[in-house]
Order: sequence, then C-alpha cells, then structure tokens
Amino acid sequence: MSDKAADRRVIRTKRMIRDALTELMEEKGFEGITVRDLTEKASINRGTFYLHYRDKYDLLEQSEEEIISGIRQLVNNIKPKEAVSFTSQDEPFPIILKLFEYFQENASFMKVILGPKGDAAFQGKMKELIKKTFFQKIAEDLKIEEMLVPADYLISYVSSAHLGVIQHWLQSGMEKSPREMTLILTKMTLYGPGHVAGLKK
Amino acid sequence: MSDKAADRRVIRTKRMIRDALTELMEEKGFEGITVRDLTEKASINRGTFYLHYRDKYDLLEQSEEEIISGIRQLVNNIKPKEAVSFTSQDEPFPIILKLFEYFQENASFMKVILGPKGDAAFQGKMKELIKKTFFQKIAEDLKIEEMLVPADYLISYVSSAHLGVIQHWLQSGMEKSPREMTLILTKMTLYGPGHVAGLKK
DNA sequence: CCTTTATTGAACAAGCTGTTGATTATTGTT
DNA sequence: AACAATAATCAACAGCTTGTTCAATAAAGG
Repeated sequence: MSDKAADRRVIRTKRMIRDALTELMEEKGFEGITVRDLTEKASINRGTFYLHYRDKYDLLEQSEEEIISGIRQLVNNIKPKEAVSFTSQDEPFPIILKLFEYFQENASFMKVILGPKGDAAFQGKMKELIKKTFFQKIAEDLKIEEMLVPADYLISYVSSAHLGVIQHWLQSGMEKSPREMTLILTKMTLYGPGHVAGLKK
Repeated sequence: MSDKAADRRVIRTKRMIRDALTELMEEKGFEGITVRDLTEKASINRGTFYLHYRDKYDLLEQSEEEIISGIRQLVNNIKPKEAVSFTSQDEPFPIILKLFEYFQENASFMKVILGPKGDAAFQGKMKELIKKTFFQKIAEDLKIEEMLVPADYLISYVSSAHLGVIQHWLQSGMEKSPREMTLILTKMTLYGPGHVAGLKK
C-alpha cells in the first residue's frame, strides 16, 4: 500500500519486535509489557521502536489487524450452507480446513492472543467475524416462526462455541490435525451436543 | 474471615473505588486506568487506595474473586442432569435461573469484565467454572465409544457457547428475563443448534 | 561507489508508582 | 458526651517508563 518494498533492516526489526511481543505476552501478558521490555528482548534501540510504531498499542493493533485480514482473505466468498453436504459425507468443509491451517501457521501468536493472557477485544472481533462470515448468512433464510429460540442468541451460541473450540485446540497443544478439527467442529454444530455425545439414537 | 465487621469509612471507600473501577473500565479498559484515575473518580486521596489494595491488579483480582465465589455458592451442589427433565417440560432449570439473576444484580461489573474491554483471564476462569460445574459431571457417564467427537472438545464447545450467550445477553442490554434466558440456553444445548433453528423436524 | 535511509546513543520533561511521616477527621465504645 | 482507635488526608520522595529530539554511525540499494 503506502509502503514500497521495505528495506531489509526494517523487515528484520519489525519481525524481532513482533516475536518479542509474542514471547512477552506469554510471559507477563500485554499489560505488563513496556517498550523497554520489547526492545531489550528484540535487541534493538528503544528509539528504533518508535520509528515503526506509535506505542505498544499500535504494535498490538497492527499485529492483530494482519491476522484478521489474513482470515478475511481466506473466507471472503464462502458459502456456509455447503458445510452440510461435506459434513454428512465425513468430508471436511474446505474453508474451515484452511482456517485451521492458517491458525496453525500463526500458532504462537494466535495461542497467546486468544489465551487467558490475550486480548478480550480481539476475541470479540474474532467472534464477530465468525458470526458475519458463517452464521448470519445461514440465518437469513430461517423462518422465524419455526425457531425455538431467537436468532441472535442462536448465532451467539454457535459462534462462541466455534471460537471456544479453536481456543481449546490451541491451548491444548494442537494435537488434532486441521482436518480432524474441521470434522469435530462441523459435526457438533450440525448434529448438536446431545447427539454427538451419544445420548440420542 | 480476617476482617472483623469493617468501619463504615472502609466500606464506603471500597465501594467508591470499585464503582470507579467499573466506570473507568467501561471508558478506557483496565489497561489505561491509573491509580490516580481511580482515586480521582472516587474522590479519595491516592494514598488511601494503597491502604486497601496493593495496586490496581490487586483491586481487579479481589473484585473478580468476589464474583467467582458468589457464583460458587450458588452452584455448589448442583445436579446438571436434572436440567433435562426441567427443560423438556418448558420449565427453567432453577440453578441456571439463579445464575442469571446473580448476573443481573451485578450487571454493570459483569458486563464490562466479560466485554471487549474486559479481562480475558476472567473469561477463561468463567469458562473453566462452567466446564467443571456442569459438563464434566455429565461427561463422566458418557460412553466413549458412542461419542462422535472427543469429550474435551464437546465440553469446550458447550461451555464456550453458554458463556457466549451470557455475554451477548449482557452486551445487548439484558432485554430477556433470566427465566427466558434459562430456557433459551438449555434448549439450545439439549436439542442442538440445527433443531432449534427449525431445520430438523 | 556513494547517496539514501535505518539504527544507535544520550539526553529531556512529564507522568505514574508505591512508600513514608505528620496531621486531621471519623468511628465505635465506654 | 468524651475518648481512644483507626481511617483518611496531604505533601514529598526516588525510581521507573514514556515519547521526542539530535547528532553520529551503520547498512542498504542503485
């Protein structure tokens, strides 16, 4: 955009600052981080930080925005309704699969930002993104009179559930593959908690 | 415990500090709050703050812990399985009902602490509490071989969903009654998203 | 090779923190 | 109503972080 292909030094510096951010958030949470901490961990001069970011909030914002826009690119023209046919054939819904792979690539940052030392605002944004991308589109052609609960609460329910499962996956060491996770997630929503628990026939 | 019935001045001071905390978190988030802000908004001397709290983190911790232990008292010997019979008769499960009433009483603090300017760690603790109180007990007598997904992911799914619905209720102005909310919540879990959406017969 | 640009290092005022000691005000109790 | 105990106030302190600036140095790219 406004940046022409940046100097190698700039790329290096920014990468080191962001790595430091991830590590320090893991250690003490964003709250406790000072610009000093960041620049010491990144082995750069404190003044250099201010050449790239207004303050630590600006750094966090840019880091988060990069992730968000990365996700947006993956899901831009998704058709959520297709999930049904994939899932009922035990095939992972491709876009959700790609999402899990994207989280895996950015695992260290995603883990901390979505974890207990992370940013509640970011978690809110993620939930909002899930709502808009997946469930509000599905909800459009539901018939209100047939619904047992208000649509907005249903959407909140499934969106929060999905984010929560992603969080659990990240926090517990990502032992399932993206493919497995996609199936787990879509099955629970499609068939419902009671059914996947084996309580109903 | 260690406190004997406290001086009226102490009660007054602490209440004003906590009210200030809630308001200031709403305004600028916990991050941005200084002890100065708190004591100015509470109209007390800055030194007085330190007579009651070690620092602003101590204040947050104590405020959160009070809520958590309030919840624990409500749910200490709950039998989650009873929810099924209540819900299928369209009667709200009493303990969940009490929980919503408790949230309503503490609405201003709950709203901000569970909102986007709130504390991700607290949201994690709430989720953990929901897991332990409700769903791990149910999960004990599920047969693993009959489950379509791993138990821990199912538990994360429903626990996150429940917290998410509570958050949505608080953020959107608590327009439904605790009684309505209890039914909405338990129905979604019992019958599943697909069914309550009116998709299945 | 040489111009451009990034990084360094040092210094600055301003603001917040947590503590202390002396003083004043409010409580709870005889 | 009087008094002793305790809470709140006020001012001052060193220590730390912040964001900015300037001159000097180092690295990149054409």
